[in-house]
Amino acid sequence: MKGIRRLAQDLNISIGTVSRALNGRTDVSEDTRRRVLEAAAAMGYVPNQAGRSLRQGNTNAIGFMIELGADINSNSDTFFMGVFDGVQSVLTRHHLDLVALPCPADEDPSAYLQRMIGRRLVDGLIISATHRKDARIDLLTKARIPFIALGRSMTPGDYPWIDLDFDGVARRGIDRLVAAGHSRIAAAVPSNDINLGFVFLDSYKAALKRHGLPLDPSLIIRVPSSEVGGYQLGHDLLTMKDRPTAIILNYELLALGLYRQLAEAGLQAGRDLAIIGFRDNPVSRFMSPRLTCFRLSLRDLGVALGESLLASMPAYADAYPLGMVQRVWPMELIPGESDLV
Amino acid sequence: MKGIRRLAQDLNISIGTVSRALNGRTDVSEDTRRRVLEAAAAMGYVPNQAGRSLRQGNTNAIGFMIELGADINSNSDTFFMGVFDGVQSVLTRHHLDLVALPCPADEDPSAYLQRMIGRRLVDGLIISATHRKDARIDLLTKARIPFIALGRSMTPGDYPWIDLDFDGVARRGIDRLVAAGHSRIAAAVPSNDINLGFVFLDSYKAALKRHGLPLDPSLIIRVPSSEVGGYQLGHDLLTMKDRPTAIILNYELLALGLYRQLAEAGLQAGRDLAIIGFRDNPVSRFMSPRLTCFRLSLRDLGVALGESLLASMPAYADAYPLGMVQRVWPMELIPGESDLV
DNA sequence: ACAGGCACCAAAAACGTTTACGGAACCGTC
DNA sequence: GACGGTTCCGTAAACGTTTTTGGTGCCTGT
Repeated sequence: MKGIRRLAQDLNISIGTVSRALNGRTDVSEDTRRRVLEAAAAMGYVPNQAGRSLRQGNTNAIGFMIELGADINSNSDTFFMGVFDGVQSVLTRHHLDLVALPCPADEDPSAYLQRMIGRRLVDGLIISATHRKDARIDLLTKARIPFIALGRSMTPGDYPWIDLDFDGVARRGIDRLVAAGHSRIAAAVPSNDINLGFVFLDSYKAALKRHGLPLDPSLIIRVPSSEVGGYQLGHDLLTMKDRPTAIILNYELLALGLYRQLAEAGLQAGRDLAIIGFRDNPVSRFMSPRLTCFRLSLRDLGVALGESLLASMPAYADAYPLGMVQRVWPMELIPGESDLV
Repeated sequence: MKGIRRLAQDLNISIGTVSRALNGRTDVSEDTRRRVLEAAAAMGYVPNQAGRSLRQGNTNAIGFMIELGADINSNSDTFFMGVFDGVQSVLTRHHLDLVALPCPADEDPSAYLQRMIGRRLVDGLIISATHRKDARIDLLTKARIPFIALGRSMTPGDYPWIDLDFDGVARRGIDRLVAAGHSRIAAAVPSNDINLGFVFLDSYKAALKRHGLPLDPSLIIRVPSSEVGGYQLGHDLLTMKDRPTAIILNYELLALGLYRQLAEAGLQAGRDLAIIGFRDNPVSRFMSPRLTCFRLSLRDLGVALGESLLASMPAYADAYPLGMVQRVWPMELIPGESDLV
């Protein structure tokens, strides 16, 4: 005899009553509820999730899909740890658990997601590293699984998303560099079709136009989102015949490789090349010269993701009357020394 | 009508037969099996995990618990992503899925684990950031949940673990520094009771004794495992009256803060202070001067964790006849420029 | 023609919960 | 004292699978 049956037997009570007592129903006397709770705690009883799920048709868990294959992910898990924490803090208020679903590097993300959806092991999903055309979005809407995307996408249809302010990063970065007198400003964009690259690039182009600067395609440099990509970027920059005087990056670890490449050529950020990096993190905070970059609170972002997801789930929507969240997440510029001329 | 029932109805066949066909049982004709598989693929049928779990008593999922509260985790760039990938590659061979379970920073890890165990949402577990006395180990053995610890512990009892070679790191680090002529060698150890700190410290002491060097307690510096801890460490070092000439670190991001602190004092690693760092990673690889540190393959470590865990699960043990794995994971020294005198 | 074996499949039980339903006991009211 | 209402609890069905059991039809060998 196991589980709730055991508990009921010990207390000489029916399993239905035990269940009601544990789930906070009203039609159970305070006395028996107390006895049930005590006995449950004593024997360390936790309801079997499979039984619950089967009956209730939900799982009380939210999934956070991360793609191990995407270089932008596999290179920085300081990012997700912070976000997880924020999401968790929201979910636990509703007795929901967070499970991270790491999609294997060698598996197609959509296929992986479909498996997870089919298995029904989560009630809702957060997806990240959204691509310009992302099949996962169709999948989720068709399956009617509540979800929110970290990163918007060009995939048609209305769905909730929160995206870092890549537009603002590019715009304010260019403004700042132009104000400092730069006119040949390069941009590093990711070499894959992750959507943030397009947003960033569009904003870069618009900013140049606004300042009356010509658009030189050779200044748009595509590199993998990794520290090695930054190193390669440095090489590309140094071997150009008409070298730019400034560059803005859109991934946090690019600066690392770029600094190194410059150092090897006897050059230095902020003196020989103005650099505006991307996300403030432990690394950029301790680089010399200090990287000018943008800050956001990972935990707050996680909280927003959690709340926005719950807002789209009927069972929790009344606690979060946010509607369909489509929100650009602001980032604050942290001046460093890397963009001084 | 949903799920397997729907499928059976469409095919004019009993649900039992459908189930057997899908699960590769022999007592079903090749013809019907083909029809079932086709129909299943056509309607995108995936068995409901709750139903399966309830019936079979397992979940076909393995959990990987990470503590968001532990600084060593929330800071650890790239570590888990790499390990996840390795674990996944093993698990998918057996149609198992990996779910990462992030324990909220403000929740007790044991309580969190107990909830997860009770819910029975995974068949086996990998725990990390093992503490010197870790209640989770008792919990898991009592509940008879197969598990493996990333990091050994002083908790009594026999259980599988894989631990990075902190002993070897300290030993070889000291040997190298002594060979280079150093005699006042400091060690940075974590300020919490995570077990690796004790292993590291013991090995440090033993190595000093072996070389006939005195043990100066003031050279054992306890700092949080973070880049900020490294900065603080640098401060502690610089304000000592009898400053050591070398130091070995046992967390990868410590070097970052330490470099910064040195730079601010006009000092440099490898010239004014010999530094041997810990784990080779994108950051240390691109620091200037290049950090002398130790390399391991995260993916291989993940593979080993996955295989060793399966070896302890009756259903999979025959594929991995490893017995109870208790293994020190070797790390290879990568010479850099930070420990030149 | 018949026993026995084989290949295939239908039926039903079981897993651990939640919850709709109904019933027993008690209370107060006319 | 009958009756409606309330409070509490037991009973049983239901969720979607897997697996056991048993049965049907066919083949084979005598």
